[in-house]
Amino acid sequence: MKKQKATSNDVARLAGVSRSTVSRAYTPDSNVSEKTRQKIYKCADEIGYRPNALARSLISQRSNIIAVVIGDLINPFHALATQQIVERLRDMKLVPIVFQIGQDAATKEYWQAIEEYQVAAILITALNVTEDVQSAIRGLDTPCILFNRSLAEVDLPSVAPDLRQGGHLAATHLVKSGCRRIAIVGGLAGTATAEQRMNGFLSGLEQAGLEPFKIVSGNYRYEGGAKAADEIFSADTWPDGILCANDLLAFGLIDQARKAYHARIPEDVLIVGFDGTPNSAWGAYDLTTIELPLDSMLTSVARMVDNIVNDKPTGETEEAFACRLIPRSSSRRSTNR
Amino acid sequence: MKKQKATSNDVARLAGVSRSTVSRAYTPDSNVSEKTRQKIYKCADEIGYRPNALARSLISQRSNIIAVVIGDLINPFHALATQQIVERLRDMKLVPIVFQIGQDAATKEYWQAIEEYQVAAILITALNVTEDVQSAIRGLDTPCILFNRSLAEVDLPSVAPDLRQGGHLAATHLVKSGCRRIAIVGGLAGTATAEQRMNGFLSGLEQAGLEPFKIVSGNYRYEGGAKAADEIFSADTWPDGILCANDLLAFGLIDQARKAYHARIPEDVLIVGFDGTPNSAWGAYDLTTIELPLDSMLTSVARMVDNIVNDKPTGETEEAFACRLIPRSSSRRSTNR
DNA sequence: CTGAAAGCGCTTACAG
DNA sequence: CTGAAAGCGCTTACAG
Repeated sequence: MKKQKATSNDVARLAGVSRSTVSRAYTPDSNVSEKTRQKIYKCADEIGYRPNALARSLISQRSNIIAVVIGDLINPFHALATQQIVERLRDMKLVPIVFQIGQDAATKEYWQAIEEYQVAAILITALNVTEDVQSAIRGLDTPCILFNRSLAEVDLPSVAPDLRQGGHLAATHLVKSGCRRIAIVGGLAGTATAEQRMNGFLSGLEQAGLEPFKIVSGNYRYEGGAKAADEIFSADTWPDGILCANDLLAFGLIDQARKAYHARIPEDVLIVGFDGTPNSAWGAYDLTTIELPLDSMLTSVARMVDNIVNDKPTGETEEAFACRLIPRSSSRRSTNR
Repeated sequence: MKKQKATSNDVARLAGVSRSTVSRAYTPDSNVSEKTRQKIYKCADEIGYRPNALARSLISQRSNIIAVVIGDLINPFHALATQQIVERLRDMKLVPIVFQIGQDAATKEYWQAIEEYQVAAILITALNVTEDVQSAIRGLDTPCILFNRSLAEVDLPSVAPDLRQGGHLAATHLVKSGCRRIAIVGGLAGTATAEQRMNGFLSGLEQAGLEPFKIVSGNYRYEGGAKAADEIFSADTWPDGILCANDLLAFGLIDQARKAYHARIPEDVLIVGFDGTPNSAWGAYDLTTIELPLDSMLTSVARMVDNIVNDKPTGETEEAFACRLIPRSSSRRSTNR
């Protein structure tokens, strides 16, 4: 049923050349006459030959497989980033093999299983890179790169947004818009990204001489935002501005605030999200948000991966790119206020 | 810098056994005494040995790599499905290597490049499997499975929702809710899934003796829904119900209808989406939707893949699972109507 | 239960 | 520009 796959031997025989020459025909910049190369391609096509990437990796001791460790794709920013990473890798003739992060990511076995595939590098885009995960990563043979998160503590190459700056930007924006009672909905407890966003928020408020009106813990998910709304709007006094650690939280918060408390946005309260997801532009929210510099980060990580794959010096091991505020109506001070 | 990876030879030497025995220690159900197996594991751990999956595949002529061809992860259903597929594969000790579908998917080269990785199967979850893509797939050495789409024309194994039934369900629901002027926002032109959804809508209306009030073309994206709203609500007469080919279209339509035309949902018009995305439950929309049977589909595709990987007979080559209506407030007939 | 030998499909010095 | 030879790290009959 399943036909036997053609090998380079078959092509060689058919083309009347050696296996070596067939191999060269498929290796860029190698010494083959254009004439034989074309002849080989033609023969190959005839019998449906394609080089075996596995055998090639094995003998040449270099792999064009990159492991991508992803987190929750429900988060639209992660979904978008993952898709773009796949595309960028493809542009570099690299191929992603993807793993979902989970409980077992704290074990050495999890990462060794990845290494079995001889990946050239491991790209981690998952959110929850906790302490124990980090120590599991340490001591791997394979170079790791952190995407969209920086672990200042670990000396892992990483490309990350300047979340502190982004948080500061968000807070300052609300202050400038006239808010004085600013509440904060935090991100997933225990993660570095949540901490950095929070630090940014706080520093922005502090600079304006403001204390946070209230701090509520979130978890980066829609439901967490809805819950946060309950905590915030069930109180006697409402804040006049709310900083959310990501867009998803803001969506949940807005929906619940409107539905259960008839809060008007922005008339009653201004809201700022974080991530710059495509969804933030949706009419129901029209959410002011802090846009993460996805393109810059992708370009940077592409360069890092390229360096690793081509044995070039790695260069700087950490970069942080500035975030940008996208002003929308969720934080537009209403004229009739 | 990069330390030389340990091989089975190194372990064999250290443990005082042959390479064959080391190999057996890592092969389930093979003949090794438990004692030597443990000794081997211990030695392996000492020098950080892990079997090379590539070499293993090469010699054993079987691969546990599965190619997953994805489409647009902006679509939350696709994002969710992709994530779940990755998890299911992992449960089966299989590993996904992912490719983005693109223009070049209509070329044989695109698919042959995938085959270079000796994948055991190709799982296609992308949306736009057009005619020319199909003919490029034909004649591949590797078994392909269509996920979430069925191409009745091609004899490719597929697991799909019964979209026609789902569409019928949606239409009938609106009819029962009292709608008589029902508009339809269609999916991406030229795709089988859009056609099936449309057929379902139409058959539901026809059964009630209704003609569609208006048919507008969409593209499965948020922006398409917003545009459709303009076409529909700028007219003198509004429909009293709208069937959207997917949730994303419904979101865009709802937002634009509310914002630009002050349409009230469900007071002025009932709306039904399609896909059962997590977002449909969001408070801003609370969208009645046709839920795709994701779990059943995943279980089915997992079995198909398992059959292929383990050379078991494939069984039926096409399954269609029933969709379910999730009633929500976007289609709740208002009492004060 | 274990080992020696052959071989998966390829690349890459080496020699011409 | 081309070929013969060695070898990447492993598995699997075969023989014991």
